[in-house]
Amino acid sequence: MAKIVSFTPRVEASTGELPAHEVVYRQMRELILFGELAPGQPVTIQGICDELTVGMTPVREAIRRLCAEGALAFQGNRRVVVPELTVENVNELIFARQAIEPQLVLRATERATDAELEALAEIDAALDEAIERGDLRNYLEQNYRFHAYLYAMAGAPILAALADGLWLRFGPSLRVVCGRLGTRNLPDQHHEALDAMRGGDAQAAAKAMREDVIQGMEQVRRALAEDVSN
Amino acid sequence: MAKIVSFTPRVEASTGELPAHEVVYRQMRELILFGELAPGQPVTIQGICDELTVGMTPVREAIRRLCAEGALAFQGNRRVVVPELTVENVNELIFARQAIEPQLVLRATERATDAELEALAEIDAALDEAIERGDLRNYLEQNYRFHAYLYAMAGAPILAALADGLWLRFGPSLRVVCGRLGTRNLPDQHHEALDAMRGGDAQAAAKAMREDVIQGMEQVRRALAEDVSN
DNA sequence: CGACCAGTAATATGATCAAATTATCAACTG
DNA sequence: CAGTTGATAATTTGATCATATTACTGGTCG
Repeated sequence: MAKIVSFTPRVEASTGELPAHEVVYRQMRELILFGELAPGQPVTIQGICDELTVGMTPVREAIRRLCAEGALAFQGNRRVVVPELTVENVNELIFARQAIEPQLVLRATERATDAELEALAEIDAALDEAIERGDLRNYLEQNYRFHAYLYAMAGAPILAALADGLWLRFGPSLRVVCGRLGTRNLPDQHHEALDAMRGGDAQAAAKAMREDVIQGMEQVRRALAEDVSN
Repeated sequence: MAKIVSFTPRVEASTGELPAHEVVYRQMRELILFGELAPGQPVTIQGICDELTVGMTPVREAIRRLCAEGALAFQGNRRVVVPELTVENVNELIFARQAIEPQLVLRATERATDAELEALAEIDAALDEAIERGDLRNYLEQNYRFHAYLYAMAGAPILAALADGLWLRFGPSLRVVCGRLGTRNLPDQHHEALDAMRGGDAQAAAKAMREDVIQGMEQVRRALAEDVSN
C-alpha cells in the first residue's frame, strides 16, 4: 500500500539551541528529582509527547537515558515506571553515598575559591528560607542544588556523575518522606560543612557531609520500613 | 512536496523476542567493553545503522543509553566519541571501584551457594587459559565476566549497576594497556578471593578484591601517565 | 476460569530538514 | 611566484516527525 505524505516544516527556533531530546531529558529529570512523579507511577511515551508537545523520538531518547541512570525502570514488557525503593535499596544508596560524597567534599574543600563558598552559602540560605516557609518543593530543589554545586566544585567529573545519578534514584521517595514528615526537623549538617570548608579543614567537612547524608537517608529508610509494615 | 512512500514489512522473528534497541545496546556495549572501539574514536549514528543494518531510532536510543553510562560522550556539538581517560579520571575510577567492589564481594560471600562458587571457578579457569594462550580479547571478556558474576551474586542491584557501569568507562583504555603489556604479568587476585569465599571469610575475600582492583587500575594509570609524557 | 477480541501504547522505519565538517578555490602576503 | 589563509560550496551526519506494524492489556463471552 502506498500513501501520500506531506511533511509540515518544523516550527524551530523556539528552543533556542538545545536539542529537543536534551530539553525533554532535563524536564523529566526535574520532575523526578523534585517528586513530581511518584514511585510506582507508570510513564508512557505518548503521555510525555502530549504533555511536552514534542515528537516521540526525543521522548524515547530521554526515557532511555533516565532508565540507564536508574531514574526510571523497564517494567519487563515495554512498560516504564518510576521505581519503588525497597529498604534494601536504600541501604545500598546509603552505602554508596557515604562512600562517595565525603570524598567529593574533601576535594571541593581543597579547591574551593571564596566566590564558590559564597555561592554555596547563598544556596544554603535559600534552603533555610524554604524550610522556614514550609515550602517543600523549594527545599528539595535547594537541597539538591547545594550538593550538586559541591560536586561540581570537586573537579572530579566521574565521581560527581555517580553521586548525582544517585539523586535520581531516591528523589521520588525523598519527596514522599518529606511530604509526610514536613520540612521541620530535616537534617541539615550544611552549616557545619560550610564552616569547615571555610577553615580549610577538609576532613571535618567530609565528616559533616557524611553525617548529613546518613541522617537524610536514614529518614527515608525508616519511612520505607513503616510503609512495609502496613 | 508530496512523495509516494511504501513501508516494507520488517523481517522480524530473526531477533527472536528482544527489541532492536536492546540488541544494538548490547552489541555496542560489547564493542566498548572489549576494546573493539578505541578511545577518541568517533561514533556516528549512521555508521552504526549501516554496520548493524537497523534503523536510526534503535541506534539512537542505544547511544543515549551509553552516553548516560559514560561509555560514550557528547563531543559538544552533537558528535559522539569514545572518551579518552585522563590520569585524573583513572584516579577517580580507582577510588570508586575500591570503595564499591569489596562491599559487593562481602555480600556475595555471605550469600554464595556452592553452585555459584563452582561457576565462578569455571570462569576463572577460562580466564587463566586465555592468559596462557595470550588471547587478549578472551582475557578481557572472562575477566569482566568474573567480576560481573560476582556483582550479580551480591544481590545488591544498585551497587552492582554502579560497579558494572564503571567497566564501560575504562574498557577501551584497558584494552590499549593490555595490548601494550601483553597478557603476561596481569594482576590476578581471583584465586585468593575465591579461596576466601569458599572458606566463608568475607573480609579476606573483600580485601583480595580490593587489591585486584587497585593493581589492575594502577597499571592503567601508569600506562596513561607514560602516554602523556610522550 | 480460560480463550478470544478490541483498544491502546510501544517499536521501528524512512523521509525531510538543519547543522557541521570537509573540500574547493580564490585572493592576498612574504 | 609559492604558500597560506579566508570564505564559500558540497557532502556528510544529526535531529525530528508522521506513520505503519506489532505486542501487550483488559474486558467479555463461552
